[in-house]
Amino acid sequence: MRLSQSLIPTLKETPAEAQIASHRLMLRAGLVRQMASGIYAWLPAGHRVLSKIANIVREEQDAAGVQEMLMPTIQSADLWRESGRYDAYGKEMLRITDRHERELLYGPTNEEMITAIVRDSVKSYRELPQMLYHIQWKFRDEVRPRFGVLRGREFLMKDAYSFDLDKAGAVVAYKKMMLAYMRTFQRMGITAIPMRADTGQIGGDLSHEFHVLAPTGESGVFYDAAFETGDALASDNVETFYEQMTTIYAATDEKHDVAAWEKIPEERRREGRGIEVGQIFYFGKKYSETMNFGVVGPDGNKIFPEMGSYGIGVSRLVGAIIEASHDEAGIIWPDAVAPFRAAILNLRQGDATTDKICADLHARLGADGLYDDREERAGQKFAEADLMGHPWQIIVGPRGAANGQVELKRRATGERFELSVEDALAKVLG
RNA sequence: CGGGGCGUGGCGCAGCCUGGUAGCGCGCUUGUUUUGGGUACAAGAGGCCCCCGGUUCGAAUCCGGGCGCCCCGACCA
Repeated sequence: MRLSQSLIPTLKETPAEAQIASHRLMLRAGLVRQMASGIYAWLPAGHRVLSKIANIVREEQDAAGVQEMLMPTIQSADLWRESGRYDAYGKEMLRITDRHERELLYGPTNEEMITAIVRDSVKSYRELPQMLYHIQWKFRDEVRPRFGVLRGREFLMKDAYSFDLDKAGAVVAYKKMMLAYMRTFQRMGITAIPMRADTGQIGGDLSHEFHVLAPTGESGVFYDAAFETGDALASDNVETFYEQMTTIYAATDEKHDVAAWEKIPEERRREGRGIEVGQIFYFGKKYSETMNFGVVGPDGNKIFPEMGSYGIGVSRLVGAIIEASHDEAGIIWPDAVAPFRAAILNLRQGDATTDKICADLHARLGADGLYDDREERAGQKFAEADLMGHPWQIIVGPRGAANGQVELKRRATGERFELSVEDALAKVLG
């Protein structure tokens, strides 16, 4: 993409409404614009990040055997009356009336809807288990939206639902999801720690929240340093991995167990702040029973399926990743979620040699490259590239270009290399 | 929902107390400059001063009401 032809409106100064780092940087790097309190438009670069994150989530859900589908954002109030949550949910739910005075709502979550869908089609125990997910916009009318996309009212979420014949099956689904989540976050270049959690609104008795460590996190977290050694991508055994994740102490302040905490050797105790980026629940028959979803069992008796739900805050992750990975100059994108792998900085726009090298790099990098072909001063190009946080910057100036050399800079470390065009490309793409 | 604050060109702000139809920096446009880490020179464009009403000869400024946004607290992916 050519920067001169892109809508990536960077800002030199921070808009007054943005207080925390990720929000400031998302506005300054031209990723989002606020359209109303807690409601954001995703501009081209921000949308690329959002899509990359959603795709990693998608790939890991697919790999775990979860089926993708798509449910609507607007739901019927009647559906929620079946579970009794229409009255229970309170003002967080955005309620809408259509032209026929029918009561609708903008979905804050989808347990009722998925239960109704599966109920309508699944009649026999032979059709279970089922695991389904979608990635869809949700709306929760938060009393106080803040921190940019970290606590928006409208947000993109992956939510998955499992249906099993018995609790043992549901627990298998739960453990599978734990591994899928840890793989997902690891691939995004962040460390998320699963912590024992309250089941809250949704109900149930087994739940973990996944927290990304960041000083600006909303939750206080306590964990054993042994966590830093986990590698979900290298783990192929669900049971072993789950065991490993849940025997090491980790809890949010809500579930903090001081007695257990004090058994951990002092040098391994870690306290900090966390941003919740996902949560998994096992809640049994809560919805299958209230919404009368039963299947015929092998002996002809009715069985109410055991359910679980599993969420990942896709849009929240954009902010969370930035909170966990930035410096004074701007964002430092992990490679897997960066809007562009590399920025190509032409320091002498109009110079035949630099123009040619840049055009060549641009063509070879394709969608992975952002070509800064504007007639700006070099200083501005460098500063904006740092702000936007591309993992690599390929700097093409007339001095090096005369010898076929470019400078390659790694954003995360500040390392610089003088390389040939081919070597630079190999490093960026490799 | 309780407490606090803000709303003035695209962004950041001053002006408001002590009414006289608006100013600064950045950005933007044009020309010059050919530039190696947001820092050159010159000229220029751009404002329903959030909205409605009131006071006044006159309102960005004073008064009333409304809307929007932010921060702290209680609540949540």
